[in-house]
Amino acid sequence: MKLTVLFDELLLFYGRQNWWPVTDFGKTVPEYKSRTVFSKKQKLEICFGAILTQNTSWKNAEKAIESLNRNKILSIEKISKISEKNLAELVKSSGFFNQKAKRLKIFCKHLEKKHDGNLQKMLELEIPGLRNELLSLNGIGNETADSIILYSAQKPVFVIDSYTGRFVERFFGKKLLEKVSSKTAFGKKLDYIGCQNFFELQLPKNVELFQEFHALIAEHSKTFCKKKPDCSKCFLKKDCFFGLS
DNA sequence: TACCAGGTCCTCG
DNA sequence: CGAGGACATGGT
Repeated sequence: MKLTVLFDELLLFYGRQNWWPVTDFGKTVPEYKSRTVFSKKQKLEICFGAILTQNTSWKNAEKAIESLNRNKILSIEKISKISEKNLAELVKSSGFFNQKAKRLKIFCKHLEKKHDGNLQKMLELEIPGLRNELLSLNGIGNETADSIILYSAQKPVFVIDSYTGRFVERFFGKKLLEKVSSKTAFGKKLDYIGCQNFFELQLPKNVELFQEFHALIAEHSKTFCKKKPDCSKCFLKKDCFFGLS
């Protein structure tokens, strides 16, 4: 099954996901129809959310964001200034709170140092430069970097997470992946860039498509394609490599 | 009770 | 490289 067809089926079944941001709704820009414009604060919130949700349920991460918002410290300056200990307390619900407090501060201090405390300046970088810069920060790995690029900077990179890896490997089977993902090929384990190439080489580089597709795969992975999958009830069974075996 | 959730870093072969 | 452990809360 082609990826675009898969996307259509997922969208039809689950509807639009509209991940991010959470603190306020974006404004719709008429000429681009469904594309939304985010405020500075919302873009920052997305970056924080990407860090706070690391290996953690979104619900718990969301609580932490709300706590930051309630305490009026959703700003680069405030996060830089607050003590790590107090910050950890505020983001407690997201788990790994000591690490995450540290990571939020590292992120904000980097912005102050390299971009005059202006997130937008960093987000305007070209994808490769932006990605490398994000990856250079302690606490930001592939997925977090790509989430920031796709959802905050709104540039087209396909985000891979554990859901996506699991789903793709089951649905398409490893062999097909190796074929399509070209040189970065999959070794024994599904690697991040290989999986990302699998999507990016087959899809038009469209931000909204990437945003929704990723979110839909996550939704599907929570509904049917769980760790312990519910293949019998899954509407994709007839086209699924794994579901057929 | 045990397991899982929108990962990343560090250490050690 | 790659396996293995640490980090930790809240929901089922």
